[in-house]
Amino acid sequence: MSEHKSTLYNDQGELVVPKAVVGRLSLYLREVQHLIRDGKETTNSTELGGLLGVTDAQVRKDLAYFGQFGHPGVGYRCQELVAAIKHIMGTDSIWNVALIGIGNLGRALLRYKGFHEQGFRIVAAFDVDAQLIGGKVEGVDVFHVNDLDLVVQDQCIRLVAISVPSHAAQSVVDQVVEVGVEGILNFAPVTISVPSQVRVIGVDLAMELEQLAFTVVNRDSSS
Amino acid sequence: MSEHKSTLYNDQGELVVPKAVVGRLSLYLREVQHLIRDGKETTNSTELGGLLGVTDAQVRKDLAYFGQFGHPGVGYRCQELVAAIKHIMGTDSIWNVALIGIGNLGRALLRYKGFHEQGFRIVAAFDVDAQLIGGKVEGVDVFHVNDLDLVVQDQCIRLVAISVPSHAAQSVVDQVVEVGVEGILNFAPVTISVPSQVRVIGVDLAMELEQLAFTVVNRDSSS
DNA sequence: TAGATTGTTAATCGATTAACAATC
DNA sequence: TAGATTGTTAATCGATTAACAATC
Repeated sequence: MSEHKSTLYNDQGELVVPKAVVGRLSLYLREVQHLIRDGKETTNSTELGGLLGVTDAQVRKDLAYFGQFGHPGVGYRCQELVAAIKHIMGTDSIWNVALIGIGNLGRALLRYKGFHEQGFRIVAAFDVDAQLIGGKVEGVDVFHVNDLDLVVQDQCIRLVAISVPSHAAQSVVDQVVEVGVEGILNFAPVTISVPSQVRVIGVDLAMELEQLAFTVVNRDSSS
Repeated sequence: MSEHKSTLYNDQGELVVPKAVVGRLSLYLREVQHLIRDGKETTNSTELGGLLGVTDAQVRKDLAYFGQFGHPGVGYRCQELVAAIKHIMGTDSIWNVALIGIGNLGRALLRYKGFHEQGFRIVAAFDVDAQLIGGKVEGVDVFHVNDLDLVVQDQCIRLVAISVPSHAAQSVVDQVVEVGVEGILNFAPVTISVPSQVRVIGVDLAMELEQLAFTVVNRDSSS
């Protein structure tokens, strides 16, 4: 697998895969998993592209950044391709995830089945509410945020999802960074700052609706 | 305001604003709203860019697609800029939104305060569970999906959020399209197909974690 | 083999950045 | 006025597409 990595990095050791490619990789994975459920053995760039609204050339190019997974004249074997993409994404083994902030959204995330299906397991939850700490929510142990250190080490937690009120987000982020967490999925609708070695993806639900409103208001005048 | 639109469209009446610009516009809006809460009267492209990790040139260029909102030598007046971006996004007036699928995630969305703050109001909820229909959840009336037609017309609903199980998503989407809904925020982790005049934004929570895993696994070797 | 489809190159297209005259 | 900052142009950079030899 290390021979693939060489194609991902330039001389300075920087990732040379366009950011958008990684987003599409997840879409390919999801789509091929559905094809498998539908009983398909193989697929190809034209089919996949058609399903997702991208060109066949783009599908091939995206995948080719990471290695040679296709079979000329045949296409891509679904099982093989799923395994390859999971390996690329790092989801060929399970990730332990912590949830911080057991409010409205946090509870929904704890119950959400989709995480486990893609290789993520929420193994601990954190809050500052004394009523919750020491108990379980949705079968998951609840700890005080101040105990992050212990639990993160103990459970090998590298990723956290943060669903605390906006005003608390940055200080929680600081604590999380402090204990060595490597990636943060931030549901608080604020920009957070982290040291450069920590990765952040923000999900702002209201912003998604806003983007939708824009596309609806600004549709092509032709349509 | 119609004089602005002319700059957004080319000869064929197609939108000529790069897609990525619209995403950043929402970020600018959120950031400037925070600056206002912090008591700031004006900002500028360097400050905004610094907060969001983009160049000052990009901030100016992004905004300039839609008109002239800045004041040379001064910067951007926060209140003015917020009003301008809201107008561009179409969120200077309130949107009525319907939620379809009152499960785990749906309930969280009904309770979510962030929507209202950005001008979205969930005015109706839909499900197929007879136990729920006719009642209220989180203060919102629950209807059967088959009554979409009436409610959508009655409440002037142009956008819907869909949080039904994956296997039900496409058929719900078909119903929603049938009654003339213009935009769909899809939380089901499947690709859905709609006629070209309908807009879709998909939010797949597991996919977000997957993207995060990738960025963590493939950090620059230099860092 | 003939047909299908990949991986990859070169050409095209689009988005970002740097620089600066115009403006307050 | 001098200083600051915009809006916009031209240059750079990066991503997508088309085409096709290589492969099964």
